[in-house]
Amino acid sequence: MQENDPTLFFGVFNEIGIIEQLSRALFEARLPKGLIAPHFAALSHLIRVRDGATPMEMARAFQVPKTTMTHTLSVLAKHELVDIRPNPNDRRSKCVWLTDAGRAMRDKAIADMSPDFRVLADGFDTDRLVEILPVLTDLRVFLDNHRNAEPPRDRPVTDGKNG
Amino acid sequence: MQENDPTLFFGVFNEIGIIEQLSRALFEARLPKGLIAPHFAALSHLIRVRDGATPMEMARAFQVPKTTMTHTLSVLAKHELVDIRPNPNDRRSKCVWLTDAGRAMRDKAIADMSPDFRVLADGFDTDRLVEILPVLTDLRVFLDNHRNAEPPRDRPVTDGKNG
DNA sequence: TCTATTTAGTGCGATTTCGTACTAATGCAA
DNA sequence: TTGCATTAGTACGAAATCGCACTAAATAGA
Repeated sequence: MQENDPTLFFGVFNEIGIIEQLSRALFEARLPKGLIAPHFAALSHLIRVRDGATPMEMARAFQVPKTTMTHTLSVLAKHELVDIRPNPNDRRSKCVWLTDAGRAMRDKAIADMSPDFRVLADGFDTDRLVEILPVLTDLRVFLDNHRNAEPPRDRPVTDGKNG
Repeated sequence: MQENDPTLFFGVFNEIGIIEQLSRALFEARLPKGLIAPHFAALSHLIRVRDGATPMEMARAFQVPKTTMTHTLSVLAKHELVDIRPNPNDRRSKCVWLTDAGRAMRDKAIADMSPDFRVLADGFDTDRLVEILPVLTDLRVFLDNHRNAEPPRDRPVTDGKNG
């Protein structure tokens, strides 16, 4: 078909946008006061991907401008949830390490979310999520690869990793 | 299974979060300077759902706090893309009407996006998007319905419509 | 009716996001 | 080695998001 009807694309991206807002609100309702989703995501990245990551690695992973990651990490450091130290391999750079408090905070947040996950697992056919996950991953990779067609401003070029 | 492994949920919501960021960046690259995705979404809602909608209807549709919608609409009004008038049926309320400029802006933005949609349609199996759309819709509705378990702050309770 | 509760919208301040511009360090190539 | 382009991070300001508190209008209930 030569048709270029944007309805499908608008529909998919619209649903994704609303799900993102709703799921973020759910996450944040379970986080301690003052901690929001990006903070949790950063802590989680250090555990799941690599403790001691550089700020740029994390900015790439989350597809946010590096200034945004600087701000997020400074908040975490202020709360002593991470420790930002010089990168011994590159004196321009830093390394971000979890503190014990940061690790405990992340573990507790996940524990506090389990009731929500239980509700979701009980009320929504989990197999359907299993089915769409590879499509979402491929779509994310596709968008990520084709993003570079437009010259990025401050947003870092990514390697496609995620946290 | 009694297992409550959050990996699947984290995976799905993580991909959705990144796709939201990437698609938003793509959208905004095609919008006129100073206009961002929420502005376009508001204009689009007026066309696709109901011109003359109230700000609260729109806040509900997009799942954002009403103060956020007030701000968004004030920007659109400042650029004379919408006209905000009193609601004849409710003197607390307002009605938001598209101007000719607003309609033209939205049409042009969609036209400017068609190359991106073409790239997506050519490089990604559209059938896979067709397959996941109903799952995304059901997931959005599920999250929307179960959101009310926690007492919302300023975020309006929704009727599930989207724009 | 009359009173209490709910609802729509705004004012305001705190925080987040992000673009631009800058410094410092690295890497590459002549 | 030297010089230039690239990269990591930060400073700064503009805009967006959002929670809280408030006013005014509508609605529900006694």
